[in-house]
Amino acid sequence: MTRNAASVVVLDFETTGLSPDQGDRAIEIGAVRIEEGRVTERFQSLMNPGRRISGFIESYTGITNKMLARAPSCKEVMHDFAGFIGGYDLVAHNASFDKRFLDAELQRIRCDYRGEFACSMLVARRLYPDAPNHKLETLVRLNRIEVNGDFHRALSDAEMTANLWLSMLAKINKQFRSRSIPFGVMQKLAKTPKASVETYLGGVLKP
DNA sequence: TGCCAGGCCCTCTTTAGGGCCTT
Repeated sequence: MTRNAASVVVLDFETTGLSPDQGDRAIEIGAVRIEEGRVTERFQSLMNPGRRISGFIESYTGITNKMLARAPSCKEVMHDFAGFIGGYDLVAHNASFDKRFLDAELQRIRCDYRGEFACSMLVARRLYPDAPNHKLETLVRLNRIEVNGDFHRALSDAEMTANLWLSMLAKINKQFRSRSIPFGVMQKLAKTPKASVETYLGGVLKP
């Protein structure tokens, strides 16, 4: 069975910093499940990392130490989230960042997942090479995607990343007259040299 | 107290350096 790029879980973490290897932890997870191009389920939870977060992270995310003091533990939330992921493939904006935190948090509770990651940022760099930059907010505004909620909160960012992802799939489908795109094609597209993008997609997507 | 990462990608490249993205 070829997995479809339009049936995935799109996720976003807010964290205490940039590197789980340096001891940083997740403080919020937001995710949407897309099936056949439609959002069918949402998941959102704060999680208590067991320590205070910096003033920078409080102002960057709007998540406060007070909010986290009342939140369930990372262990509890990540266990539920592993169930939400199920066997779906995963998408995130700058996926290498979210993958590191997903792997680190699931390893702590001895949990695993089967799906593979694709990166909306790497795909966007190929589809919109002339965009001013490839930050999530810029790409959302460029594509006139509805902004629902605050940037830098997990569920809002996951929802907007999901809409960006669907918008990129629609752009490819329109240009190459394809009906669906295998997940593996999006993974390979993210690593295709910019000059070869049209040749690659034209060769692999037959109408 | 102070400081911290990593993968991708471009170029004045490959015996390297630095910007972009994510928090």
